Amino acid sequence: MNLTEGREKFIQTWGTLGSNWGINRAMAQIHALLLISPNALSAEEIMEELKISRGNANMNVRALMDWGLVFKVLKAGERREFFYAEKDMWKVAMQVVKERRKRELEPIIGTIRELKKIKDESVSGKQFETTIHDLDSVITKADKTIELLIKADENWFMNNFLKILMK
Amino acid sequence: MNLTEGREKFIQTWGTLGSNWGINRAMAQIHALLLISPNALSAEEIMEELKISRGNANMNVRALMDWGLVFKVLKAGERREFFYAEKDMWKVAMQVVKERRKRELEPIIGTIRELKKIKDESVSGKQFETTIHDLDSVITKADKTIELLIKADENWFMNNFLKILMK
DNA sequence: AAATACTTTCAAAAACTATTGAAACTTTAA
DNA sequence: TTAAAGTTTCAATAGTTTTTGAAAGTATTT
Repeated sequence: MNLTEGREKFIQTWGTLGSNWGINRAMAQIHALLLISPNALSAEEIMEELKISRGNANMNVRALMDWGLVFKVLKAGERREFFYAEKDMWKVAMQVVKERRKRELEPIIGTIRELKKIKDESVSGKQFETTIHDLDSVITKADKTIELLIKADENWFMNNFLKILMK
Repeated sequence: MNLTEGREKFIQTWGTLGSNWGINRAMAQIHALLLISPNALSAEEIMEELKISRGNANMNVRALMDWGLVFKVLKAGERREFFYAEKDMWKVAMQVVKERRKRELEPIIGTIRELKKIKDESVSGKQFETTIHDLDSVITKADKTIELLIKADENWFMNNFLKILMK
């Protein structure tokens, strides 16, 4: 496999992986392309390389910026905008974890807190209570673990501690 | 909010959450329904409760069984099959983590190993090499962490250790 | 062995999601 | 101020995924 084929394969694989995680193909592919591009690319270049329309490119580049994974770069003497992906993979992973936490964990924690208030003495009510209670405890634990992970990122000791743990 | 509304809301929320994670709505809703049902339900009851067709119910119940989240239950003197969800939320979370690891992490680790072999001295080639190398290191770390988590589940000491860490 | 009760399959339809491309908008340079 | 260069939006279209429902299949009972 040569470089061109490898790049192609990487873009395809990242795109497929994305769709398993509720991220659309174009968005994941643009991300992949920017990850392996040594320099920032213009909208035009992205469109060309991935064979997608201007609107599609624009929309998904903006989504990637919302996720904090891609940044606008302005080049001196150039009118158009260029896009550059965060290349530090640990940061990328952290950013994704943080965003998904905010977008998904937080709302569900809210809903569960509401559902916890329901009291009902029937068998069905008892099972509901148990399920919601257990779910709350698992989700709260997951949330705390993510917090720990985010803190580790900002804290030298924790970081090293986790590195040893994961070796 | 009364029990009926609460059950409804839980099923809806779980369904929505599922679609953000590449799991179809019906599958997630059936799972939610079974989680809060004190006893095993028949295909008929699932169809009725969620207002879905027989085919749809059947297909997704089977998918849930593939994921190891739902089991068939046979009742004495009953011809039809009943379905019961694993209720231990820690086990549910573990099962999902294990399955996604198998279905997604493992294939991507394979692809990355292949892409690592590509050597190319151009700037583009250098960036490709760096990105793939870093990605490999992050994914390998994530994989090891998941392994640790799965082991913790099977090992008293690790389990308690992690519990303390997550407190 | 035929009727009954239930499960599974699968092609077609419906629902949903992503993509296009042209028009509107914004910024810059002459 | 106007033309040129570039960006954004959005309604229409294309593409994908899910759902339906009827038909085929399987097991159980009489």
